[in-house]
Amino acid sequence: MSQLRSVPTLDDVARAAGVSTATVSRCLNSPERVVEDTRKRVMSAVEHLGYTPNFGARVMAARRTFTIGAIIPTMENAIFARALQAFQEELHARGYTLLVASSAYQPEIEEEQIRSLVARGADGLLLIGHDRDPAVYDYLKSREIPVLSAWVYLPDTGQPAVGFDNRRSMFALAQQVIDFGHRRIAMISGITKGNDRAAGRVLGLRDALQANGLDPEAMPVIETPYGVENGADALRSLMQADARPTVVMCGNDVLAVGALRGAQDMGLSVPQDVSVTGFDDIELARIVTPQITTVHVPHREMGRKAAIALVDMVEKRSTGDVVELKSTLKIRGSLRDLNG
Amino acid sequence: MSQLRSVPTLDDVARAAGVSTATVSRCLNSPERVVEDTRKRVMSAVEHLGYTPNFGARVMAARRTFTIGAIIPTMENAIFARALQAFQEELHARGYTLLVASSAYQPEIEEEQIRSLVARGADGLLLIGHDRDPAVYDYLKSREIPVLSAWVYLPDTGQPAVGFDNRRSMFALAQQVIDFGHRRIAMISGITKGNDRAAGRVLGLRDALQANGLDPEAMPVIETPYGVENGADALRSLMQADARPTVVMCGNDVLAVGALRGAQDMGLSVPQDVSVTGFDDIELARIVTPQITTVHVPHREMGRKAAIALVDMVEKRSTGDVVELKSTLKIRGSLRDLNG
DNA sequence: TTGTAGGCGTTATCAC
DNA sequence: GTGATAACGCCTACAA
Repeated sequence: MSQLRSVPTLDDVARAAGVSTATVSRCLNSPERVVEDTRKRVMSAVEHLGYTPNFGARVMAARRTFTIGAIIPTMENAIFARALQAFQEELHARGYTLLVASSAYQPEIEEEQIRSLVARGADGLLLIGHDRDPAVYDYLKSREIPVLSAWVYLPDTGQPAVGFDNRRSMFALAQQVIDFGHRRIAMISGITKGNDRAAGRVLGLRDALQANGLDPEAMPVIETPYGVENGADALRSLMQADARPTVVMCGNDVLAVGALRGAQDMGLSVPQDVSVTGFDDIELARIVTPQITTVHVPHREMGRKAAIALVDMVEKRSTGDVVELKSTLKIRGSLRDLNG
Repeated sequence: MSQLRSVPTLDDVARAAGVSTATVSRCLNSPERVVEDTRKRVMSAVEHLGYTPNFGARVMAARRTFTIGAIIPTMENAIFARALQAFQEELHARGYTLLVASSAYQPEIEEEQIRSLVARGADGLLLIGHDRDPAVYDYLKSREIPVLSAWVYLPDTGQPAVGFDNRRSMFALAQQVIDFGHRRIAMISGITKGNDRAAGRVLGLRDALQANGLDPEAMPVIETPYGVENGADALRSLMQADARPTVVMCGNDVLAVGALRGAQDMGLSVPQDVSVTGFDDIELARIVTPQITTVHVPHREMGRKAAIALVDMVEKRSTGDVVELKSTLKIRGSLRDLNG
């Protein structure tokens, strides 16, 4: 009776097929090592009993979980959601399952999540950016757990990564802004502490100012957590300065949408009174009016390539490369050409 | 040598603390059953060796994984991301880890994901809606895996759920629209097959027409996958009809934003030429101009309560209740009051 | 090609 | 309060 209700094991299948457990195991894991005839018999027993390998036992015996952990700052930003979706799809195609956690942009939470995923036997880890306590990397190395960073391309670090150059991308956008005749430039950045993507974008903008004979130190920068409201608030305070900027460049599209809204709330029109730029090219950027000039980042491709690279590392086909993806400028209505 | 590099086990801790493995295990799992003195000794050995329990072994011995699986249609819609975030936070607080998968709104993919999560030993499952092959529920019941549905409140099904009444919510919004004097009403719905939330919203609108002496059958309805572009396309085709609707009610905010954009692309102004309504109340709804009239759904609360309810089921403190959350109307600029 | 048997690291049930 | 010890279900040399 109770036998009927309980979940079948390898033993049950073996008995039903009249073979040993080893043969059943082989049928499932390396079918080519079993002759067709017995394999058929075994498989039909598997089918009939509805057998599924016990996860814990498999993990323990094989010493791997076929699980990949990913820790992202937040699920609430579409860019991470989109990349993660592609990451998951690609993992799935390769027989891995995704374990996600979010850190809310807080290093301590991220460390806790890392330990938690490792404790759960993650075979590899995807993290965002490089900027974290080196002890974390030591810990992961001692556990021999491959780590891959996404969202960054900083080859000097030597850490495996699939990403783009935040600094150079922002430089390119800023150069375009300057070419359009803007000189009074302000920035609304995300919090840069512990966030090398945000920091890189600020540096890229400063680089561009410097390269064009403008004073990087003179540029007003407001750092604020990503969020529409925060962008609106920041814009308001920037526009209350004596010398109003002609353009406000934002660390991401969410801030930019907020800035746009903030401007409109003040009765300013974009881009006549002030231009606004973003970063990421989320759907939102094309939905608002005017559409936002931004840097397009290939999020899905990044997710997909990260999955491929990380699985290669886990399966020891690679020790971790540094892959660069290209970002592209999207010049849209929110940026005014002052020459035109 | 190799001993140094390898991950410490219970045995190592036991030896270091001069106790048995059973005592170490107890210290970790039910510390109150161990006297303070030895507990201290054990804990410091744990600390010192950097011991973490082996997940597979623990799962196998305890016969549970402390893992909850969730299958959502897509991570790319902010509503699921937000609810999932809250769900995860609450699970984490209760010592559970979240395993997520997405189905892309396709029943076959969902079934595959369900089996995959079960195979990985999920202690419980969160699904969206009730509408799926009964065989799925039989399967889960035979495995004794608790399932909770979110996003729906349909007490007649008897299935455990934490959600809201999609039909009644849409009815309320439609009543308001009718009270505002609208009579020529059209709808842009998500695909209703296999999606009881979308289907419920269509029914709610039809109910309202009926209740107000209008003909539900006469209402134009376009079904299309959720997406901004699809919303825009659908609006265009609705507005090409002989008798243009005065209001287009959409199955969610993403479609509504698309409809808004579609109208604007046609040179129509909202709400002067046509009103638009949405559903969900995502951030987007307040960012576009005009802001979208919609139904606010407490996504975070739903995620949190679902976590609490599901853990209670897993830990056998409950057999699964049906919890209703309240939605509220948000009347904003995209809906014109024709009486005014 | 197939079977035997040891081991994986915990938890939990007994005695002590 | 603590210590042996038997599962837990699978994988994988090694043997046949």
